[in-house]
Amino acid sequence: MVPKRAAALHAHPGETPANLREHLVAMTGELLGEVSLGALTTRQIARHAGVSDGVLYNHFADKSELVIASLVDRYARLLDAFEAQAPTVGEGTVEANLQAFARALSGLEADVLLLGAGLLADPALLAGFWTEIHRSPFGPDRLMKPLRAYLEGERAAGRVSPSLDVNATTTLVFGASAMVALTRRLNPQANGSRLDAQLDAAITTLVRGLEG
Amino acid sequence: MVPKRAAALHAHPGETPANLREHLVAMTGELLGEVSLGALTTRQIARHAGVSDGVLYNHFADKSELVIASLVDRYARLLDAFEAQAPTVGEGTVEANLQAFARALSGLEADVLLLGAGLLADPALLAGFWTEIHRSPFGPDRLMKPLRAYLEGERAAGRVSPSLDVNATTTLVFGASAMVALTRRLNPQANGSRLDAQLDAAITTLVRGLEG
Amino acid sequence: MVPKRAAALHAHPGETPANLREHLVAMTGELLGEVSLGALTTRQIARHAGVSDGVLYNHFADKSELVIASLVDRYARLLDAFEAQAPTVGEGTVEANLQAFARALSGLEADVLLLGAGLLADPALLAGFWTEIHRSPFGPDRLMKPLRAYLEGERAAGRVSPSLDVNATTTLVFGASAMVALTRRLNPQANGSRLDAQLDAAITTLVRGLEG
Amino acid sequence: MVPKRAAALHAHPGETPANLREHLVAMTGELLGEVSLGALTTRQIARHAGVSDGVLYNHFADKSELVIASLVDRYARLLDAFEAQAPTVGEGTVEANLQAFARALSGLEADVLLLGAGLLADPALLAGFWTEIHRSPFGPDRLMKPLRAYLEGERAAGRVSPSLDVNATTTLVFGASAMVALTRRLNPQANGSRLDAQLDAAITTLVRGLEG
DNA sequence: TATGAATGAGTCTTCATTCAT
DNA sequence: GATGAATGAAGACTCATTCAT
Repeated sequence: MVPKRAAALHAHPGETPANLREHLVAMTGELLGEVSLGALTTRQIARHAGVSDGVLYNHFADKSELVIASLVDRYARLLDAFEAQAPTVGEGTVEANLQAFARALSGLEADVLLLGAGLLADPALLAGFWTEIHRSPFGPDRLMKPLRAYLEGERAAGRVSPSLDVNATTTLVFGASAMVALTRRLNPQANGSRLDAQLDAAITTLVRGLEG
Repeated sequence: MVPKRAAALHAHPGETPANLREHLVAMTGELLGEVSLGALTTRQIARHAGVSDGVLYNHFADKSELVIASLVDRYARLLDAFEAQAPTVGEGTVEANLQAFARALSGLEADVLLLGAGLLADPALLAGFWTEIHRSPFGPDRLMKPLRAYLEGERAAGRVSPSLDVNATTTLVFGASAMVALTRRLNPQANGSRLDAQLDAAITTLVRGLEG
Repeated sequence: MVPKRAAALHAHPGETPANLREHLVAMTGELLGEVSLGALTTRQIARHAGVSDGVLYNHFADKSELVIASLVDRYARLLDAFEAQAPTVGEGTVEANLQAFARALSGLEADVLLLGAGLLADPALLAGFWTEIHRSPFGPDRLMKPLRAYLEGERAAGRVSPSLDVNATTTLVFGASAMVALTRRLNPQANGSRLDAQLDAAITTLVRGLEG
Repeated sequence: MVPKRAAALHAHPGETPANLREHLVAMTGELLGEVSLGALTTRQIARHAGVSDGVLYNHFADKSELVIASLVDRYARLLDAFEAQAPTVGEGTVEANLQAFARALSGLEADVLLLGAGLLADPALLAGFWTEIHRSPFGPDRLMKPLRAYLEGERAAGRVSPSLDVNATTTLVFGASAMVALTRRLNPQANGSRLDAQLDAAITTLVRGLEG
C-alpha cells in the first residue's frame, strides 16, 4: 500500500517538491510576496497550495512554524541571489564598485523591509525567526561579510586609506542603501532612477569625505 | 449641561486630560510601546484606559482612527523632543556635532522603527497615517531639515568642503543611525555604549572619506 | 425660576408643541416614514428632534413606549384623513362609490402595510401597539365602520340586494384594496393608474357577481 | 477523505439530513415560525441546531444568505402543500369550490403573512428573497395561476358569466382570504370556525354580486 | 497521511439605557 | 428638567486548530 499523497503533489509530478512540507513552505513564500504577514490565513495558504486546510498540522506544529520556515526560506533565497554580486578587489574604481553594490543591496533591502516589518509587528514570530536564522549560517552578518571582505581587500591593495574602518564603512553603505530602499517602499510611484542617482551621490560623498 | 465623566477621568483628577479623547490617544500610545500594532485590540485599549469597551466609538469613527491619532501623536512628541537637539553651526567640531546628532537620531529611529514596522505591515493603516502626517507640517522632511540647515551653514562657514552634497550626507547620516537603531532593536540586550561607539566611528569615517 | 426647556423647543417658538413629549412623538413619526422600524435608533430620533440623547427617558419609560406612541399617532392621523372620504348614501352609483372608496382605502393600506410589517416583525411592539389601539376608540373596526354604515344605508335605500351581507362585502372590499396595496408596495415602480384600474375592475366584478 | 461530522448530525442518525447546510436551513425555518425575523440571532440558530456558532459561515456567505435560503425553502414547502388543492372544473358547485380554495389559501396566507412582514421590515432581505424567488418558477403568480386556470375553465364550461373578469375575481378571492388570515394572526385566540364561516360568506357574496 | 467540516474563543462594532452635572 | 458622554451587553463574523473518517 503506497502512502497517500496530497492532491497538489499529483498535479505537477515533474516539478513536485519531494514532500508536502517544502511545497507548503514555497507556496506560503509566494503569498508572503502578495499579502501582508498580518493578513495571511491558513486557509489562504491551503487554497493557494491546493491542499486541504488540515495538512499544515501534519508537517508543522502550528501556523507560526510554517510562516517562519517560509520567511527563512525566502530570506535565504534573497541572500543567495545577492551574494553573487559582490565586487572584485582591484577591478574598476572603488567608488563605482561600491555604487553597484549599494544599488543591488538597496533592492534587496526593499524586499527585506517588508519581511522585517511583518516580523517586527509580531514579536512572537520575530523571536522564532531570529532563533532559526542564527541556527543556520545566516544572520545579518552573512549579508555584510562580502562587503567587509571587499573593503579589506581594497585596503590591502592600497586603493583606500590604510586606516579605513571597515565596519564603520559597512554601516554607512548599508544605512544609505536602506534609506533609499525605504523611500522606494514609501513612495512606490517614485522615480526609480532618481533614487539610484541619490544613492550613487551618497556613495560618492562617502568616498570623498566631508572635508573633500 | 455637564455630562457624565468617564470613571477613569475621576481617578487621577490632577493629571487628568481634559477629555477622554486625549486620554484614549495617550493610553493607546502607551500600549503601542508595549504590544505590537497587529496584536492591539479594542478591549485591551479600553482595559488599559480604565474605560468601557464602547467609549472608543463615541470619540472615533473606528479603531483605525484612534490608532492613527495615537501614532501621529507619538510621532509628533518624538519629533518635538528631537528637534531641540539640532547642532549649532560653528560650535565645536563638525565631527563631534554630527556624532551627537547621530546618537540622538538613532535613539529616535529606534522608537520610530516600531511604529513604522507596524505601519508597513498594515497598508490600510499606513495610508491613513500618511495622509494625516502630510496634513500637518510633519513628514520625514521635517526630520531632515535641521541637519540639512546645519550642513549648509557649515559649508557657508567653510568648515566642510565647498562642494559638499548636503542631501547625500543627510542620507548617509540617517542611514547609519538607522542601522545602529535597528541593531539596538534586534538585540535589546546589546551593549548600548558599544553601539554608540560604532555610530561615532561611522561618522568619523564619513567625515574623513574612504581615501582619507 | 423658569424650568429648563429643550433646545429644540426654543428653535421654533411659534409652531412648537406644548411639550417635548409631543415633539418627540411627531419627530419619531417623521423618521418612521423614512427608515424601517427595525433600523430606528434612539440617537437618530434625538438628532432628528434636535434634542439630547437622554431626554427621551424623561418622557417615556423606554424606546418602545415612544415608538408605540408614535405609531398610534401616525395611525390616528391616517385614519382621520381617511374617514372624511366615506361615500354618501344615494349619491352617484354604488359601483362608483365603492370604487372611489376602495382607491382611497388602498392608498391608506399601502401606508399601514409598512407600519404593520414593522409591528408584525417585533412581537413586543405589536403587543404594546395592540393594547394601546384598543384602549382608544381605534382598532380596525373603526376603519370598517364607515363602509358598513354606507352599505347598510344603500341596503335600506334599496340600491343593493335586501339580503346583502354587509360584513362579507366589507371583507371583500378591504381584501381587494389590500391586495392592490401590496402589489404597489412590492413593485414601487409599478404603473399606479394600472393598479387603480385593476382595483376598479375588482369592485365591478364584486357588484355584478360571478354569475352576473 | 471523509471529514468530521457535526455533533448535531450524530444525534438523530435516522432522520438526519445528508448535510449540515440543509440542517441549518431546516432549523432556521423552525425558529422563523417561533421568533420574528428581526429578533433572530446567529447564536440562536446555532443553539437550536445544536452546532457551534461558526459553522454557519462554512455553508453560507453570511447570516442573510442562510435566512433567505430558509425563507425560500419554507415558502416552497407551503406552496407545494397548497397546490395540490386546486379545485376541479365542473365538479360540485363553483361556490363550494371557491370556498374550499379560499379556506386553504387563507391558511397559507396566515403563514406567508409572517414571512412577508419580516421581509417587508427588512428591505435588504426582501431584495435578496425577491431575486431568489424569481429565479425559481416561484413568485406570487404561481400562487394565483391555479385559481385563474380554474376560473377560465368554469367560464368555458358556462358555469359562470361568459364575461367574467378572471383577474378581478382572483384579486377578490385572494384579498378576502388575506383579510381573514390577518384577523386570524392578530387574534390568535379567535374562533377558527367563525373565521371560516366569515370567509365562506364573503365568497357567497362574491358569487351572487351585490345586486343579487 | 490527507481531508475538510466543525469548533469556539475572540474581534470589532452598535445602541438602549443611565446618570453626574 | 435637559444634557450628552459613559456604559456594557449583545451582535455578526473570523480563523487557527482539531479530529473522525
